[in-house]
Order: sequence, then structure tokens, then C-alpha cells
Amino acid sequence: MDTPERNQIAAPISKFEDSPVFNFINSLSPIKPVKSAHIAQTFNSLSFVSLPSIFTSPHVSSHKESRFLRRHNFSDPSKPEFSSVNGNKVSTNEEVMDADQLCGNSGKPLEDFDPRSSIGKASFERNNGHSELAIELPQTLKYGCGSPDCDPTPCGGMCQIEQKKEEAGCDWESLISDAADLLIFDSPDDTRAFKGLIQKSLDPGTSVCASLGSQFSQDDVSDLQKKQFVGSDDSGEHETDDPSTQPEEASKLNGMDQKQENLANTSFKDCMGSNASGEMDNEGGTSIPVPSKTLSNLHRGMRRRCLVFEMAGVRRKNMDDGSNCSSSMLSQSDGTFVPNDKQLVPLKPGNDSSRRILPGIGLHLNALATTSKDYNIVKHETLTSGRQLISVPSSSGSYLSTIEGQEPVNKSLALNSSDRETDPAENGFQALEDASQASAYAISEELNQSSPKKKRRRLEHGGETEGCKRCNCKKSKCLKLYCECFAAGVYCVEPCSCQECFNKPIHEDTVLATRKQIESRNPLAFAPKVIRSSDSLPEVGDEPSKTPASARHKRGCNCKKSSCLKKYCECYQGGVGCSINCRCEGCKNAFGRKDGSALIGMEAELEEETETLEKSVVDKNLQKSIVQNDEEYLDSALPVTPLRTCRQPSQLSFPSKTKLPRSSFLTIGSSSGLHTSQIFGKPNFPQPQSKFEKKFQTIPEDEMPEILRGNCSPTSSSIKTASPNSKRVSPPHCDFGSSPSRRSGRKLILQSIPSFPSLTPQH
DNA sequence: GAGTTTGAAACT
DNA sequence: CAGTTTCAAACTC
Repeated sequence: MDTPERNQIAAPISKFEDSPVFNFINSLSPIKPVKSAHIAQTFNSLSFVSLPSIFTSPHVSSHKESRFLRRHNFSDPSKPEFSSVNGNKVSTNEEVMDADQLCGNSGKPLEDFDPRSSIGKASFERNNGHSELAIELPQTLKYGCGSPDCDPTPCGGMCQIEQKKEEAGCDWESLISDAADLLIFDSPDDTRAFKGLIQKSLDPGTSVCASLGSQFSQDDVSDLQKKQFVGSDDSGEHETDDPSTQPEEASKLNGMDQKQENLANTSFKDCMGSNASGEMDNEGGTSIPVPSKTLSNLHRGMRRRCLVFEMAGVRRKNMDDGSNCSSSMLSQSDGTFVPNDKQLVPLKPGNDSSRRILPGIGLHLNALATTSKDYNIVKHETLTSGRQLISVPSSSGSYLSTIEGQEPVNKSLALNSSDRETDPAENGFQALEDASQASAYAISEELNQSSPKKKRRRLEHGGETEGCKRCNCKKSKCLKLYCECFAAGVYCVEPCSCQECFNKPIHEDTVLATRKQIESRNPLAFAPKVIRSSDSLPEVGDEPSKTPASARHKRGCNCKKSSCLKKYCECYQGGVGCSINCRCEGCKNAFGRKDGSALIGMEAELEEETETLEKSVVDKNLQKSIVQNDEEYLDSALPVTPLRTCRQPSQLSFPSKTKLPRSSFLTIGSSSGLHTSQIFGKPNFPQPQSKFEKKFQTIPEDEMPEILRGNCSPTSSSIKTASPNSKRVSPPHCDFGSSPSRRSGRKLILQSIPSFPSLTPQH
């Protein structure tokens, strides 16, 4: 803790200037102009806040606003924190001093602002009152950068992050691993500080806790954003190695502002996604978000982040549990924080069952389709660690989080902690993969983590491997939509044979920045390609299809030679029929021709016909898949049971592209279809799965976008979006998990989610 | 496993 | 927005 990190810390201090907070402060204060480009970024981020997110979810806007507020507060809070820290630690003192100096200029102006002065005092008081806070703060200062929490302590956090990157570059993760505990602490501290600042006026007691919960989530998000931003910049330096990244970075510089928002949203989603929704629902009551965060943070570094979040979540829970959040929380947190993971773990156990369910959150819609594993909510670990979902948790995820949020988080924490402890960062991916596999198999979480064999299982199962997407990118560096993994919102894993891959946690910043770019270009770039044509049904939860399943490719295909009878055709690959949107020539899509065979109306007859056609057309795979489909079918039909059931079936089911799509879609209808798809999607089928998965995923995604567009709130959306979400949320983990994990979840969720969390916390 | 085909993604 | 190029998956042998 003390040794290496402190050194690093010193460096970060210098960076305070760079920190967005500092910049912001500078901007506020006439005293000194901002320095570096970083500042611009920070401003951009801030400005972005005002900018509407792609999805333009109300949440986002709210969230952004919250950011501002927080940041303002942060400047002050950071000071008080630092002061407290100083008392505790000398090394931190320096940083604090720097921070104070750096922020000092801004700080004065800030103080001028009413809230700050009051806040700063309050923060001090709290610190005094709570020895815990003081203790934690120092840690946060030191390691805060590593954690996404940095935002709360803008100066320190940002600087630290940058330093880490600069010094260690990618190694920062390792550093983080070592300091994971510290990082974790940081986040909570920051949040606390913020809370204290914000809520000082309020009561330091429970109110603080509640606010902390909400704020924490926000803070995390902001931190993530900062990290991303900073990281993007830094990463740019470090990652300059990547030619692809460079252009991206350049674009970032230009579009960072907007992208930042997106990223923020995404990060937010990642971190908060589920939590946000959950928090929204709970309003700071319990901080469930952690799971979603963990999911998003699959990567090693991310894990730590997750841990932090988790920690926060745990704290929140504790808070919730004990009305006296502040005191109890602090004490607990302190005790727990050092050992973070371990302590957290214990918390998890109680909630494990529910928690596990949550996991699906982080996955992008695409990811969902691809990664059945991830989808498996059963294990948070798998989700979080397993495949690292780059982006955010889907809306459904948020729902899940709301429902299960806390527990899952804890679990993930526990798992993560265990993994971490046992497995160094190095093993992170493997562990993740393993976990994912295990989840896919519905293996017990514990088993999965422990056994490295799981990976192999996946591979063996084949279908599962697909669940985890693999890519073979050679020139795209896995930072373009060419890369299936990237497109699915997941990091590349060992099974991938990609070259010069940047789609890894280490390059998180680059990945996020690239994603932003792509999303800035096409907000729906990461949304599921296949969408339900019929809005009518949201997938009412578990219930089988109410509406005929009409799924369509959003943009439609442009096939000319494949007659839409091969996977070259996205429609066919997605298991959906071609639609008017398609520009294909000689369409013979077994799932529905562009002409008229609308899948919707088709139903059984069409299905049968299509099935026959497909059988004829379809490959051996189809036949196999069919068998599986039947099984899946049953499973899906049966319960809406959550992920677990889904997973198992899903594994089996995937293959049945041909049948499922038709039958499932038509018969099962949208509702079941989604579930089945979700279930299927990740599970395993390589080819068929991909299609079905996509379909399912896409469908939900579509819903999601709609939600975003129409109703930002996850639940709010009228029929389709809302219903599916709601369904997902409450009962069917599968849906949620799948949906969230699915692409749709991602995009939609990302945008929507962030806003939500922010909304509650803002208060 | 290597080579070809294909169509989306990216670029201009 | 259209045309071209790039890319990696899907497919074939």
C-alpha cells in the first residue's frame, strides 16, 4: 500500500492541474486559466453534460447535471478530505498540498460559491467525526486514480490516474491490483467526501449514507468518465503504439467532448447501469449498482474498479442495513476496506442468490448474443470477470440491479476478490473466461472460479465458445466493428486469434474512446442489429409470445450473391427475415423474404414452411440446432426462470436457428422469443446461436432503443420497452441478463441507465 | 489450413 | 449520399 503507490501519488499530484476538476475550477475562477489540453477535455466533458446523449435519455441529462454539481462540490470536498488525510499520512499530505495548491486557486472561487464553503467545513467535520473517513481518504488520494472513483477527488483522482498510466502505462492495472484495496477505499471515500460536502447540510448520518449511495454511484460514473477521458488522453500517449488508436485518439481529441459524454454514459452504464436503475428505484436506499459496474469492469483493472464499486455497494448495503450508515458504514468500510475483497465477500453470501441473477447487466446487446456466458447472470463473476463487457449494462441490467443489485454486486465482489486474491491480475481474463464458462454451464460460481478447466469446457462445448465471441482480426486491432468481440461490447479473450488486439482491459481507455467515436458516428452502432419489427410486444417477461415475433434487421441487408441464404446475410445470420429495409437481391431468406413473407403474419405455417426450407437450405448445423432448439424451446417456454434456467437451456438451444427463429419467434412470439433468444443467445451455438442470439438480442435491443428514444426510464417506456424491461427486471433473470448483456441492453441501457442513477443521486 | 467469396464497415 | 476500399467472417476446397 504505502510503498509503491505513494511514490506514484506524488506524481499524480502534479497532475491535479490536469484533472478535470481542476480545470473546471480554473474555468470558474478568474485567477488562473487552465493549463493543459486535459483541461479542455474536462471542460468538454462538462460541456457534454449539457449535450444530449445519443439516446437522449432524460437520465443522461440529469446525470450530467449531477456531474457538474459534484465536481463543483468535489473541489471543495477534496480539500477537506486532503486535510483530513494530511493528518493521517505525510505522503498524502504532499499530494494534498499539491491538490490544495492546484485547487487552491479554484478553491477560493469555489468557496465563494456558497455550497463549497459550507461543504468544505462539513467535510472536515465529518472527517473529524469519523476517523474512518480520514483514514480512508488518504488511501483514496494515493490510489484513487486507479479507481474510477477518482472523480470525487477530481484533482487527486485524475492526477493519480494519469500518473499511473504514465508511469506504469498498462501496468497501472497491476498497480491497481496491488492497491486494489486502496482504490476501493478511495472510491468510497470520495463518495463520502462528496456526500459530506453535498449533504453536510443534510445529516451526516443516514442521510449521508443514502446520499453516498446515490452519489457514489454517480461519482463512480464520473470517475469512470474521468478515467476514460484521462485515460484516453494518456492512453493515447501510451497506446500510440497502436496506429489505429492514434487516429482514434485524434478523433477523440476532436470529438472527445461528445464522446466523453457517450463514454461517460457508457462508463456510467457500465458502472452504474444496473445500479443506476436500481438506485433510481431505491433512491440511494441500497446501492446495488455495483454488479453492473463489476460486469462492465470485467477486465482486471476493471475488476478493481468493480471492486471499488462493489465496495461502495457493500457499504451502501451496510448503510441500508443499519440506519446509522455513517458511523456503521465507516467502521465497517474501514474494517472491510483494507481486506476489501474478503470483507465484501462475506457480505455477498447473504445476497448471493439474488446477486447472481443480476450479472447480465454489463453486456452489450451484441455481447449478449455472442456471449451466452456473460449472459448467465448466475455468476456475477462470469459476467463481470468472464467476458468483460466493455460497455454498459443494459437497461435490463439496471433492472436486475435494482432487483438483485446489491447482492449480485457483493457476490461479484466476493468472487472478484477471491479471484484477485488467488489469481493475480494476469489470471483475470482466464478466470473471467472460466467463470463465464462455468456460468454458461450453470456451474456453481465457486467451482467456476476455482477451476481453470472451465475455459476448456467452453471450448469443448463449442457453442459456448461462441458465447464468448472470438475474433480473428488482423488489421482492425479489434477496435472496429469488424471485430465481433468489439462489436459485441466484449473484450477479446484468449480464444481470440486476433493480432495487435487493443480490445483488452489494458486498453480500456482506447476501447471506450473508440466506442465513443463509433457511436458518435452511429449511435446505434453497438445496438443490436436485429430488432423486433412489431413494437407491440415487449417481451412480457417470461410469458410466451404475445405478439408474433417479428424481428427485423435494423438497417436491412444488402446481399447480392448470397440470396440471403448464408450467414453473409446479417438478416439470415440473425435468424430474421428480410424486410423492406433490405436492399438485397434475389432474396430467399428462409426466415422471411423481403417481399412479403412477413415473419409476423407467417406464424406456424410460415414457420413450418421456413423450417422445411431452412432444413433443406440450412446446414447440418441447423439440424443439430433444431434438436437443441427443441430443448431450449421447452426451457424457454417453461419458466421464465432467470438466467440460470436460461443458461442451461440456452447452451443447448442455440443451435436451432432455423426452428427457433421461426417457431420460437412466431409461436413463442416476441416475449418468449426474447427470453429464448437471450437464453439461447449466449449459450452456445456458434452459428445458429449467433443468429438466434442476435435475433434475440437484437430484439431486446430494439426495444431498448425505443425506450431510450421514447422513454428513457427503463420502466417508463410504454408498452414494448417498458414491458420487456419490466419483465426482465422482475422475474426473469434470463431476460434481464440476456437483454442487458445483449446489445440492446448496452446501448439503451447505457444511455438510459446513466441518467437514472444520476437523477436519484443528484438529489 | 489455405484460399476465395461475401457483404458490412469504414473511408473518401 | 454514393462510390470505393478495407476488413474479417463465412464459406469452399
